[in-house]
Amino acid sequence: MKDGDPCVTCPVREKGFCGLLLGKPFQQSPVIHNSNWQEHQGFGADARIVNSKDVSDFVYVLCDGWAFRFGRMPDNRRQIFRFLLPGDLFTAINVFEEKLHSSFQALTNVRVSRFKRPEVMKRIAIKPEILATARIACVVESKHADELSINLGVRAADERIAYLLLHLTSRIADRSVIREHRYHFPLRHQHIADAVGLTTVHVSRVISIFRKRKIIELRDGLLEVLDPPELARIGAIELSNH
Amino acid sequence: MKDGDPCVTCPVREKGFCGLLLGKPFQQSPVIHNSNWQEHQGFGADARIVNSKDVSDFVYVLCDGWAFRFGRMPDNRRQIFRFLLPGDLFTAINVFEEKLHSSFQALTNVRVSRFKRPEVMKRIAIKPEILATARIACVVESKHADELSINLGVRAADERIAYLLLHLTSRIADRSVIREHRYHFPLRHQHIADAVGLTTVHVSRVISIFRKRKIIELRDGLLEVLDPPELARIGAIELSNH
DNA sequence: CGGCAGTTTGATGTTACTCAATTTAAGTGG
DNA sequence: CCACTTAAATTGAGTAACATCAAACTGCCG
Repeated sequence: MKDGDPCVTCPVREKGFCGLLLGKPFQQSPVIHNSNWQEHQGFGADARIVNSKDVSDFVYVLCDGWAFRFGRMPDNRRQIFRFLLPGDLFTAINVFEEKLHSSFQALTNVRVSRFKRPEVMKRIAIKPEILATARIACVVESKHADELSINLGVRAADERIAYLLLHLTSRIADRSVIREHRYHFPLRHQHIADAVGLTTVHVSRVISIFRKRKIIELRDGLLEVLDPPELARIGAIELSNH
Repeated sequence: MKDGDPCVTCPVREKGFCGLLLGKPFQQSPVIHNSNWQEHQGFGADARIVNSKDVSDFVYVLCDGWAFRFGRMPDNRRQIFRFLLPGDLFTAINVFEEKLHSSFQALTNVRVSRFKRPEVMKRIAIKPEILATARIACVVESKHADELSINLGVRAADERIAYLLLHLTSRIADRSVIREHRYHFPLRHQHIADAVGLTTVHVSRVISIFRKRKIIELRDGLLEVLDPPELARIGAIELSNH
């Protein structure tokens, strides 16, 4: 990837934060890299993108590839909070706050775009939909944080993993036109384990049970959901009112 | 508590959301209940205050007593996300969103104040510090959500409980002038269990270990931290950079 | 072919859950 | 003031879920 290449992925999603910020979808007007307020960077798989203690006056968006947000304890235990897909803000909070209190790492090769926050603020003043989008992202993230806490706090291993798969496939499906039950799925068992609070060994066992029960097939970075209703029955988080 | 009584607790904290909204601390000018944009309500211990599916055009603040925010699964499992202390917004998101996606319940007898959101928005337009305060509350809550996920996802029972105690005592200490190691602590073991993802039986065992090791004393709604450094050693969440 | 990273499988250990009984404390009515 | 009730906390015994340790297997790459 060279400077000057158009940013293919993010502006395509016109209604996303990035698309609104840039004003036009890619098809109509290719956006040039590294303007005076927008910078693009590429990272290889597993590269650290942002550290939890970094303070930077940029708003980060993932353009291409997968990444994840996580926290790590001094003894090396890691909790993955959220996986990022193309078009995602690193976190919605990042629009308002210069301190990102968590770390970010590339899962696959990624392209990242970052915008200077003062400039973002100027555009928000001109176009309030950008602010509304950021607020919606805040709400979505806070809702997801609650679901994660429920998943980790009260649920068994198979439910946790099923929930993760449901959550991710639904987010992938949201951004693709075709609706299949086969997904590009670059997570290693280690990522799943760190996202649901289990060991890789146990993740492997649960997945092989799912496989035997013909609920999913997961190999070579490809996830196939064979029995969507059953996966939903195990994993869906439906809050009760009582 | 009758209508017309002044709201004692919340305006005392001038720099909190509620204090800023009302403009003056209690000492200078008692605030009257149930104006045309502010309503006060009392609830008994264990009363449900808001249900997860409610939509209401109010911004809620806890004036007096303890409450908590939680989610419940259809099979009755419950996860407590956060305990609310006097002066707390129910959630920061609530300032912008009319849909509260979680439920709220009184822990002790409480007084709750709610403000009509359109009026809150008007005041925000006049006084931007209110908005800044709400944004800070958003950041604090999202940070706490991450810590909760770490606590539930990667930590052992004693660490989880120690963290909860540290977190709560620090928040209680923040809002009191004197700094002791004895705290009013109205949680039942059931609340602790639902907050840290354990059973009451196991909570009881861990606490009795803490008691034997002279780290804490917890009886009759009173928590005494006998060995703060040891409690912090067990429970503190210190994120690493690697 | 050897080496490596990731996954799978088996055997064993530990943590926390379940079930059940007992204790404690706080009412409540006579 | 004392039986009786009730909710909460504690304790013990047995069990299930998940972790740990270690070995074998797979696919990939040089």
